Amino acid sequence: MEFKEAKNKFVQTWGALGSQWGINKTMAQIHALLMVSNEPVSMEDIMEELQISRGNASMNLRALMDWGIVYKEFKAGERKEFFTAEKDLDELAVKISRERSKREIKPTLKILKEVSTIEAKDSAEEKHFVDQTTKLYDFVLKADNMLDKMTEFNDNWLGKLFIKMMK
Amino acid sequence: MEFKEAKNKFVQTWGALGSQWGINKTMAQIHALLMVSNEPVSMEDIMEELQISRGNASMNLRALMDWGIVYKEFKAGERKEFFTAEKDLDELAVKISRERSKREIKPTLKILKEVSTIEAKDSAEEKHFVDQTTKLYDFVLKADNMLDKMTEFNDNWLGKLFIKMMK
DNA sequence: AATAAGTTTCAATTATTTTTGAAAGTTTAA
DNA sequence: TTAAACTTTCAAAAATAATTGAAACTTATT
Repeated sequence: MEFKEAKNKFVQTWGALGSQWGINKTMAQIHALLMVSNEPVSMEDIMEELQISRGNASMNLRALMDWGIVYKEFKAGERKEFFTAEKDLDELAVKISRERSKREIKPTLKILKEVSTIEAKDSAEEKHFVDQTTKLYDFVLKADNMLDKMTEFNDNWLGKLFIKMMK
Repeated sequence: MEFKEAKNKFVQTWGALGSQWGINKTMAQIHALLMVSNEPVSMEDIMEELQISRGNASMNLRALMDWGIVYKEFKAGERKEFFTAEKDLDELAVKISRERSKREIKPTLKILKEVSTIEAKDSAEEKHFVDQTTKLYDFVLKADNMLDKMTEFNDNWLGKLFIKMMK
């Protein structure tokens, strides 16, 4: 396989994976493209490589920057903006974890708390509901805390965790 | 908040969360409904509670069974089928992890292996590509193995992991 | 073996999400 | 202050994904 083909395959694969995880294809593709570029890339180049419109590129770059995993760069003497991706994988994973926790897990916990604390009356049905949602709340809370702890190791957290696990 | 309202809120929330994770809304809602039901539920009842068609219910129940997190049950003397969800959260998490690993992570690893092993020539661009995709391969492989190890504790793996982490 | 009870399938429809492209907005430089 | 270079916004269009519903299929009962 030659370089261009490999790069394309990687970008396509990352895009498809994104879709399966609720991230839009273009956003994942732009991220993939920036990850494997050794130099900052302009919007023009992104549009060209992925064959997408200016609006699409602009919106998805904005979203990636909101996630904190893509940065704007300025080149001396150049008017236009360039973009780079977070390339450190530990850091990338930490940022994605934090964002998803903030955006999805925390609000879900809030709802779980609410629904699990209703007055359960005496029917088996209601008791089971309260019991199950309470368990779910505890589980999700514990998982969320764990993720936090894991990524707090910061540098090479995955490796460090692996060692802890083996002991 | 009263029971019916709480139940509905839970089902809606779970459905919305599903969408954000690439799982279709109805599938997540059916799962939510079954999780908090203390008795097996018939297809009729699911259709009625979620206001969905028979075809939709059938297809999504099939998908949930393929994931191994919903089971068919038969009641003595009843012709129709009933459904229950895996209610043990450790077990549920293990099954979801295993399925996603099999369906998404493993195929991704295969592609990462392919693209990271191209002949890198001498350009900085190509070298960076190989370097970055190799790192990605290693990272994803390690994360996948870790998930496997974690869920191998099986019973109360999250709790056990928590204790290990604290040491 | 005919009928009834129940389930699955899938082409067509509907709903949702993504993408486009051009107008409006912003910034830099002359 | 004007014009050029570039970016953002958003309504409309296109693409994708989910849903319906009725026919086909399966299984149990008489």
